[in-house]
Amino acid sequence: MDFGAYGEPANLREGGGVKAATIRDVAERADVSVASVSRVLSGAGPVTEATRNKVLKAAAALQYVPHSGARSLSTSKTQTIGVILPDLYGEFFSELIRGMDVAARSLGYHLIVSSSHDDAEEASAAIRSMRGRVDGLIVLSPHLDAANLAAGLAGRTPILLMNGAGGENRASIVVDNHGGAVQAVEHLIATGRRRIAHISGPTGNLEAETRLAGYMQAMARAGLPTTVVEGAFTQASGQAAGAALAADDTRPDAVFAGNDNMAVGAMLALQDAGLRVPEDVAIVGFDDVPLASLVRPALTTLRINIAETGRSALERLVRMITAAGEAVADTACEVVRPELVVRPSSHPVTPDHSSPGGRLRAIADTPSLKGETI
Amino acid sequence: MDFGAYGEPANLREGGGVKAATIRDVAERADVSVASVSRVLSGAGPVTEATRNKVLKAAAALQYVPHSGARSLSTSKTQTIGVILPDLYGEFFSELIRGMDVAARSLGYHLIVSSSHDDAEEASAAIRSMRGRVDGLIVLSPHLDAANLAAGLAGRTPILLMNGAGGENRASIVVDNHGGAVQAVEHLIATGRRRIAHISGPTGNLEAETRLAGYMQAMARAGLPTTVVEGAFTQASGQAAGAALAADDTRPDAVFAGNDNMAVGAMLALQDAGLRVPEDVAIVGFDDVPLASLVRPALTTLRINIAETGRSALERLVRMITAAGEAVADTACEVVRPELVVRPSSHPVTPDHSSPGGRLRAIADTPSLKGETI
DNA sequence: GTGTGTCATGTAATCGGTTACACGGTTTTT
DNA sequence: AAAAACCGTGTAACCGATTACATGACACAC
Repeated sequence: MDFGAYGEPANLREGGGVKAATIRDVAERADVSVASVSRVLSGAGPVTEATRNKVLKAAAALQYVPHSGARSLSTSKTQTIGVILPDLYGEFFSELIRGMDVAARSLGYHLIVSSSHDDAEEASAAIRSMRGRVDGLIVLSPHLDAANLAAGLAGRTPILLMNGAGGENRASIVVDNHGGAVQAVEHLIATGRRRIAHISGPTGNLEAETRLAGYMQAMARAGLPTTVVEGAFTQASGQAAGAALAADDTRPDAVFAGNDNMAVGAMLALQDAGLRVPEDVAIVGFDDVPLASLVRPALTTLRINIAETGRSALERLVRMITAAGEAVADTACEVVRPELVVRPSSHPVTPDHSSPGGRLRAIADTPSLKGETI
Repeated sequence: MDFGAYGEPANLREGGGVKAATIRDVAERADVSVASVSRVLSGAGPVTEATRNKVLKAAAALQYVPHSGARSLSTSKTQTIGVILPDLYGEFFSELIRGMDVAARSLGYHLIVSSSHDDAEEASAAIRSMRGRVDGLIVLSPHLDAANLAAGLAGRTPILLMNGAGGENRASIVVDNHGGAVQAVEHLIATGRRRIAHISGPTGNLEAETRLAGYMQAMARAGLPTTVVEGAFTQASGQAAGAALAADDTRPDAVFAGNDNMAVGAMLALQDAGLRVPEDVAIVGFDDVPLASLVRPALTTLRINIAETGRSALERLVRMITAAGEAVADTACEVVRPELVVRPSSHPVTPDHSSPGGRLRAIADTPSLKGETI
């Protein structure tokens, strides 16, 4: 009664015009029901050893691979996380995704990335198109409205906000940008710098504005005058800003850039203008992307363990997904505090900066400098 | 007869325990059939203006968003491309993904990435888990067997191989690694270098081995002795290799690294050992990642327009997907030829390399610097 | 007035899985 | 020996969309 054998060669001919085997094909060939096949292959439910063997043999013969889309539909679990990014350019995001990917793999999830959503319009379209495709979303939006919009759009889908305003009773992870900026400025002041300029990120970007605010506050507290040049978080914009600062008649003796990309750009421009880093001008960045320690002089920066942050964000979202429907929803706002990493780009210099001995000594006993600044 | 109004508040209460609206909910509320709703929302099929309005109004009221998973199942199109990578570390892959993402967005596709598949075992599991989730696959595998395995596993799914051996009657894109390596060596020889060492990628990696072969052949042709240190394509391994080379009694006067990451690592190690680049030792990398032009001296390298390659790979795969079932399948092996970009790290030096003449001429467009830096 | 064509709409099958429930056959309990 | 519990298996109803086909309304021609 089983003529399956006659059909075999066609199905085995890989790459032919034949459709892939379905669970029903396997059931038919193994002479059991689809339920049994499902039970064997998904490992759930009771089956006898004999049935299991028949199914396994049939599945192997047909090179059967379950259709994840169909499975998702009936289980309403996709085992996929959507990541909405403003842009994919630069090391920050690639590091972040790397961290998420590692966590996703170990938890059995896939990652679907969607980037270049500068405005709220595009971002909301991206989120909409994720419905039915993902179990949860991680949204990085530097614009406040976009972030809230995202949360509203998500509906029942667990969503984790990053880089936005946070708070607002939404599960979120934010970097202490203000505190980081204050640390940067205070470090520069402590090493004897006074004319400290800031290269900010683009206006409208929450992170950029918070870092700028931190700079302004720390400078005001120290009674120092401020200089701000607006950049766009890109290396090129940092380079332009650096060139502008170098040409300024009241040239700064330190530059705090809104991120490492711009810091590196500025450093190149300043060096190309004949200035020495850190002797003539100190530079501090933000993020600690891998590049920061590769440029010369290596860049002082505020370290965010980017990959680690991505990993922990993903793990948290997966917890939110599995705990969906529990008593209390996760609405905490986790704060990541950046850590100042001092590298040569901001090493203090003695008045006699041409003497190598002096430089080295200055590096050694920074405490003595502190006294000066009080 | 329509009591839907009584149910409204519950459904509108976002974030509640209510399930998201389905097409049937919309149909019921608009008092039309699901077919009409589908026709209106997908834009296909004839509908009267009156019906369209009713449907649109109901959909808006219920905040209805179509379930892409369900749609995929019935149309057997996921509008998603899977990208299988060996690793997500380093700028090469992030640039590649960025290029793919741009193309995917403009073609209405999503990208699902899966990385860290070092061995064939893991890679095949990843490919299997993609079935029913993607319309096509781009597989980057540096191991020959893994690449072929991948192609076999894909079955009916269109698949594009990259970084593998290519050929083999599989649609693929390969870099002319051999030719690139030859160019690198010939460039170094042309600028007067003779003791040219190579820092190779890991054994077993096809690209690494092809670049090594190119180096060996070019050196043999020039009658020069070879020195090879094995690295792992990482910056750290390049640094270690560079340190080893610096300590060598027959110190090389040029280093050709298997990729930019290692070249930068080696450069740092050589500089830390007190050697000047390019005066004492020239360095050439491979790939032209963004970092290459940011280090000082900027790195000579073989440019692969990475993002552009990613973009074109994705576009080609989408063509394969839409043309599936056509007369002739795409089995071409496209070759990307890297282009030598000469930067200061390999600038030629005059015999009297302590004289600044040679160096300064290289930095043509910073005249004001001349006096100071001598 | 009947026939034909057009066109918007509805019904129901389908995509490929999972799983609640029913069923029949053992084994265990009383 | 009858009742209860248990267990493997199959049937069929889902999940949420798309879409082939049937239907019925209407216009127009004869």
